[in-house]
Amino acid sequence: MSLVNGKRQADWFADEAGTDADGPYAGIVFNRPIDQIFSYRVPARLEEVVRPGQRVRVPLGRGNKPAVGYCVRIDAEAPSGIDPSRVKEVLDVLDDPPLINAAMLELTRWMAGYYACSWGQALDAVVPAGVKNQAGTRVGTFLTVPDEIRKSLETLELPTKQAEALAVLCRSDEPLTIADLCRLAKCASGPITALRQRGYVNTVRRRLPKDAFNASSSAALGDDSDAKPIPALTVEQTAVMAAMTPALEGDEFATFLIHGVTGSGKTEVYLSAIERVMARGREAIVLVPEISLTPQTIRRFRRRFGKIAVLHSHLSDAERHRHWRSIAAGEVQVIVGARSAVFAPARRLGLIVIDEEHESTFKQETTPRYHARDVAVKRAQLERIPILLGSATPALETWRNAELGRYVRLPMMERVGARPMPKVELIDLSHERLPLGGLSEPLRQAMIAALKDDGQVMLLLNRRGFHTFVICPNPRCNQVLKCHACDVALTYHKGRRLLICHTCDAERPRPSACPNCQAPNLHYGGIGTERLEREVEMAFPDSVSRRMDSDTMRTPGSHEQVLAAFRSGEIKILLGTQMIAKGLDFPNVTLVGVVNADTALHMPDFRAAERTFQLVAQVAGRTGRGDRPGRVLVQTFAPDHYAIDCASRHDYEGFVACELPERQRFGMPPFGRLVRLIGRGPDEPQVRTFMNELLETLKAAALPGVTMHGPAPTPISKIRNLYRYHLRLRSESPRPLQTLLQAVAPSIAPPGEVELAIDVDPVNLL
DNA sequence: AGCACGCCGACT
DNA sequence: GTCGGCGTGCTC
Repeated sequence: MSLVNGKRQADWFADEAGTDADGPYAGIVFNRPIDQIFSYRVPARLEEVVRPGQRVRVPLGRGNKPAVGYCVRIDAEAPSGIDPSRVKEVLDVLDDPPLINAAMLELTRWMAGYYACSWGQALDAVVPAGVKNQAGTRVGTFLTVPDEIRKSLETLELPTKQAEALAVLCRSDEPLTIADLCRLAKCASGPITALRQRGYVNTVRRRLPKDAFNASSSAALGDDSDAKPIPALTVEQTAVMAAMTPALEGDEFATFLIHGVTGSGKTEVYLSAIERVMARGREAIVLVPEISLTPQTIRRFRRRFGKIAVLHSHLSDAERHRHWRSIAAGEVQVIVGARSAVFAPARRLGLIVIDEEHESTFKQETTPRYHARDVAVKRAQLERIPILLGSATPALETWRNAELGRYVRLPMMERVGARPMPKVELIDLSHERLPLGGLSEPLRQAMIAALKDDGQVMLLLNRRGFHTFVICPNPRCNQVLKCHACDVALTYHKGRRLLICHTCDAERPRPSACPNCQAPNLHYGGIGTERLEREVEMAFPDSVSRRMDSDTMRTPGSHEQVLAAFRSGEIKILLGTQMIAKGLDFPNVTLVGVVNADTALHMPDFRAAERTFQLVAQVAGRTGRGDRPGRVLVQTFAPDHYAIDCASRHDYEGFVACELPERQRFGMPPFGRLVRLIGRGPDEPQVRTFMNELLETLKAAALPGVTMHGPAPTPISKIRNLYRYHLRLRSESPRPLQTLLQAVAPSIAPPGEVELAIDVDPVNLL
């Protein structure tokens, strides 16, 4: 609805009757680290307009500088404890209708408390930038005909051109722009100006999508639903659906963990569940890791549901805005997207699905550092709807929640078509010679065999570049070349003849001698995908191979092109980083090789074993999806490590049985909660001093059950010339940590250029 | 986070 | 004598 003079047209006569005794008050929060709700008087002209969930402009501070805030509530009377003489008035309403509904207001308030930020900051993170700046829309002047003129149209005596223009405008069901009317009435703007001056036409200012200004609007949300037969559910899928039915059909909160091995048909279960809630006129949100948001995935949803909204990071502001509005208007029933799609403004949400629930990309690494899975569970709880978490290798937090009965675990242990899980063979690198670099003799032989059999091969190596480090050969120096701005070893990229920092992307030419001691003949070591590619090309000159990592996939669409070429069989050997391992299934892949399974194992992170297990287990599921059996070869220096051993036997529960006691012994998640306080700044002593003071503040507020570690430099102690220290808080349950943070929050102002970040439930400890 | 107020060093 | 350094405290 449009606003006229800040009022709804329907309420045009309301103010004469209004009693303006005290007037309503609006509770406003700001996108600033101020954890308070400010009260502003709502002036009479805005009384019928201001509603919770809108952005408003209000004067703030001594200079009454206009600031944008979010209205979170309307009070009939002045809230107690504020001086009425100091209350200011709301200036302006920015959104009509409101951007945020009641459920999302509640959700963001919870986020603020849980993730230790202000309500305003949480709200600001939920609304996309394109929506805030109304990208893709513009304000235009539109012409309408007043009713009395319309009625007396015949009796008016007007010059021909004006009469013609007026008639055209009367026949249009929509208000027209001046330009449109000129075109339709085949006249210049003169007659129209005359009509306006005579008061025969009115002008209204409206904000509309840009494409509405030139008549033809394109179908925004793709709709290529070519019906494909819906496969009948397997016995196991049927059983899982049956278990979820009461929740899907009643309005109740329930969290289901669909623990299904790769190839067990989890997606089909998601689709069936979505159909159930759609049939009741409800909407569903599907969250997938950004990397899985491929055309292939999207097509699958689109074929089944027709009109869906896809939210991914490459949308323009205008596209995102359009999708958001379309969702809020109830025009789309299925929303598929990455992390931030958890905030999609669905009106009657009926279901949330999170695929690959364990993926760390669901954690946002900027304030507010929320975990989309945990926010989604909270949202489901607030909206009283079911939520489905799907994974072959659930996060241990999720597993534990299932064990404790908070989530319902629904196992799916059979692969569709009764295909066996591929056999995984471990190659102990401590007993192997690696003549060329990355490929052991058994892996090379297996590749020869697979290719000879007309199968395809995937090789996974989680490191970009040619050499992963450069070191000075002089034993007295022996320094690894590091980035100038970061505490990180530089990687040599042979193709570009550059040393590159993978943390800040800084590049520099390779030096001819050690920058520290001038020794010549620097030693290059470690294997990255670039070097593996070279090795494969040399060993298999007759088979087309392709490298896929973020270096080769720079142009948009290249990802899809390579995958299409691999699918068609044109490419025989696909090698690359994580990005080849995610959610893709290629029936003709008969061999998967993990070049180095240990890359994550020795990280200084309590989740190192879990990450290693997940990586190997996921990759192992990528083969044997067609009719032919698959083989998986995993190269490792630690074949006896339980993470690798269990992954090779597809034994999730075995891994859990080894890992959980370790976690319990150290009180790590899922047996305790962590909060990480990260201080960073350009001056190391200043950061260190601040963090030490912060520790004292925390100790002074001491809470039973909260233990503190540090402060200590973070494992990567410097990034982009900012020194980093962290302090870790641990507790059995989240509550004491929340209380502690809230208690000390007012008294921790970092000095000068130091910044403090609070990471609740950290996933990344670097 | 901004932004104003406030109390101490090197300049016309 | 002043311009300005950024420490401290507030924002309905």
